[in-house]
Amino acid sequence: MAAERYNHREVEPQWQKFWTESRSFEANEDVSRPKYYVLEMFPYPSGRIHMGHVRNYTMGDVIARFRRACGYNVLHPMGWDAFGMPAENAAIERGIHPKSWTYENIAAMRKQLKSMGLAIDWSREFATCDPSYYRHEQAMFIDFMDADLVERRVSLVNWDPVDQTVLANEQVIDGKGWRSGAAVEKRELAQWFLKITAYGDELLSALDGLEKWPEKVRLMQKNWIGRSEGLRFTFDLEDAAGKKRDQGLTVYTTRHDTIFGASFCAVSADHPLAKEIAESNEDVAAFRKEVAALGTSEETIERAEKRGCALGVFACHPFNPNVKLPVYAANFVLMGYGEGAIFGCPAHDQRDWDFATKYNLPILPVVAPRGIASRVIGDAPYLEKDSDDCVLVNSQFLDGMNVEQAKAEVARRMKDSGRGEIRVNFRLRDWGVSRQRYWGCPIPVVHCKDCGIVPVPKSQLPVELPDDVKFDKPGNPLLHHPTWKHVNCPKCNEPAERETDTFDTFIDSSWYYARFASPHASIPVDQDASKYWLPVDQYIGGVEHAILHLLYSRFYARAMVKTGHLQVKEPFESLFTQGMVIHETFRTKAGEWVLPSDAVTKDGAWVHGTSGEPLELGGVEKMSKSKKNVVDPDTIIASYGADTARWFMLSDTPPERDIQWTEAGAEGSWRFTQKIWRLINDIVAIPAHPVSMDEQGLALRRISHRTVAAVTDDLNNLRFNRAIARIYELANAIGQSLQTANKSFALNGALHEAGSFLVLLMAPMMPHLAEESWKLLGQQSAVVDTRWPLVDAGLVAVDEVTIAVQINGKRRDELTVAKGQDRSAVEAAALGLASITRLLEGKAIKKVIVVPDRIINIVCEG
RNA sequence: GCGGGCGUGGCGUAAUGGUAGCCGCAACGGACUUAAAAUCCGUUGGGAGUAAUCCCGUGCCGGUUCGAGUCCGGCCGCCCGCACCA
Repeated sequence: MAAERYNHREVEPQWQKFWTESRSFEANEDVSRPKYYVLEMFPYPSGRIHMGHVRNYTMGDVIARFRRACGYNVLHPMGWDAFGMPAENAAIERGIHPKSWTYENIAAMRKQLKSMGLAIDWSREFATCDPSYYRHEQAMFIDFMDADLVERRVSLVNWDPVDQTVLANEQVIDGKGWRSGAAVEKRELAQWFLKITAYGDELLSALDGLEKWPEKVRLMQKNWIGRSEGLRFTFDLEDAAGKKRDQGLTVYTTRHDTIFGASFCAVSADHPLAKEIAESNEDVAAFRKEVAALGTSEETIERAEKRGCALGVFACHPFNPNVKLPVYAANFVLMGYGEGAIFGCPAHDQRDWDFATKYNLPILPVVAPRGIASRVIGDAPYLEKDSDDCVLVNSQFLDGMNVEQAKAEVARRMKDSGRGEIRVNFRLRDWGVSRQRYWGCPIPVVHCKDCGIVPVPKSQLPVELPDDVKFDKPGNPLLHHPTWKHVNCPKCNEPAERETDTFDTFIDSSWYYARFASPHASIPVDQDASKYWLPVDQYIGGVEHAILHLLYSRFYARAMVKTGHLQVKEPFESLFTQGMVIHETFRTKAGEWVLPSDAVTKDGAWVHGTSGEPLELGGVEKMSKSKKNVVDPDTIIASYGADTARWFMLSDTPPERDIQWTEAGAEGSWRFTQKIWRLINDIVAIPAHPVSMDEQGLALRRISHRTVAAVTDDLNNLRFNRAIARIYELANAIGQSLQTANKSFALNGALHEAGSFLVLLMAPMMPHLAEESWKLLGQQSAVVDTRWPLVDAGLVAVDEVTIAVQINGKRRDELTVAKGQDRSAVEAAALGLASITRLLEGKAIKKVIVVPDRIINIVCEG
């Protein structure tokens, strides 16, 4: 009886070897079976996996193994999002080549992932920095150019003058480069763009079809795309002397109903008009410089006070020739949105109000609540517009209309006069994909002084990164390389230069899921393979990718469809965003973070284990090196085993929520693995009688079959924590039954059945322990090749129900009746209960609510 | 400012509008043991009572309903996303 302890250190590697040697998880197209493609967001090869990876890949693995057991042909691949800045930083800081740094990290992390026992088809593995991957990215970019999906244009960027590189907005901190600390400048650079805005409407409307995406993510994308319908129109411009200028001023507005309340116009400091005037006007030039110094970070713009600088020109009101609106350059107008120019209506817009107040401009109300004709504007703008209860005032032909009517009338007149038209605008910007970096996919074009921009012929792809690069000076090593960029023009064969920018790494991750369908194909995506495997049935990853990665991927799929590389427009049928792994933090009174393992309790207070210094709780935070609350998966897998780590990650907390790592919880999971091992050993020790029915055996069989039904339902809906609670219940029931084993043949049979169900149900979560237990139960085949247990509907069905008996909504007693018992019989039984008759004594029953098989509520007076 | 989410025992959590707290952690009591570990059994929302039982209880206030943790309205608190978007 006394079984040896389950030894994960021996067992886990053995089964991992078995799965590898049996090629258990290698997927092949098989039209006779339904396919299921489960994918977790692939990792960046930072060097070591962290607990977040463990959680993410465990969830995907449970789905993969569960679906496989249910008969699906499962594709579950893994790869590496391997380009990016950390590799270059390692090169700069430690003199390691980005390539060797990356591939060494991949090797280390692959080993760690394999120790988790994941059901992954490793034969499909690739890294985005493999030339065999990025050559196809380059080929598709050339196809995108041909399909008019690409544009090269000058754009404003954050430029770090010390590192000589472009910085992303999040790398600009308080106007300074995050690495160099140098004041960041705004600079105009020619950049490559993918025309994602051309798909703005479609990316927005198709969100409605993504029914298996979290509502939250769809909303975030919707807001990000930011569609608005407004009016674009042009003012005539005059100089101070009243002389008409050649060029008018085109503005965009969603409040054209308020045109008669306009008291000024404002343009961005980067607007062509501001630039032109700055050439002859020192004040404007100084203002432009000042605004530029602030950088493009949204945050800095927001904090700044609303300020402007008069340009000395005036806009003529389109319906009121006598009204001339002064035009300003203003710091709150963004060049990137609409036309980079607005008209200001201070009475009905907060920003315009602030601006008009500062510069003493007129504030004329033009929208007022219905019935209040002479409304006086107080000390704030009146922002109502969605209600029918307000009307236009002080607005000539618009007076008395509601907002919608006025908008329509203004738009009609503007259109008739050729001055403007209704226009849809997006907050979404085109996707700038140029990066002045080495460790990325080279952009496959050549700049020729005669032919202009010439794509590299596909026969010459890939354009490979040179290995012999130096990181000894700032800027892009590709630019400094002595020979790499010098090539002959593919068109005229004269000396020309390669593009030295590389792609944004979000391009790499925008199509990797499709490459997994045919990772060795000589074209980007094999059509038969992608037709079979795509779309991804279940995609899992962190919510931090809700916008950029997921939106880019949706756009990229459409671009691939347009260029004939793909058939599906939506890559991810179902999306799940899992929560983070968090852990307690500790710090000293001085505020220094302390390892949780160094914190001990002494007399009810936390102190440092060795120094005895008092500590305080720093809160439960996302694991991070700086807060010293990281738990290393290697350590956990070595001491408890992969199965325990996986089990913990799925237990207790719903998968979309943050899960707190605790030592006690991990030990609890570990104890449960040992408990299962004991239970299976105990079951093996009793005779395996065939299942038959007596009262005890039947009771256990009901629990077993109901557990299978419940766990199946939970796993189908990714409710891992509930599935685990049900499995605990089954294990507890088996433990109970074992105490009376050998007294009943039927119970012995039921125990063997329950044991095999227990093993199969836990197998997706704890695959090694499941295989070892399965073998112990005397099974010939492996769990991985065994079908999910079938339930006996008769055992799942309930034939008796216990229903609550309420009086006036308060539970007073309960009643066990046959399922489906008719109302009158239930009512009679309830009214016959001694406790109920006592409570009802002397009271008149008003009515009795009977919900069959659920509840009975007796409503009486008093 | 705009949009979204969440508030349930000591803790993580569970509950198609139908008996609130399944399951786990922690704690306490007991069995086994020379002892410990491990394991097994039991108790554990608050209050009253010897007990049977009864009362209260899902952030706060109100509403809908025979019945509300769940639906609706208004607050309070926490979290997340976007943000001078015209």
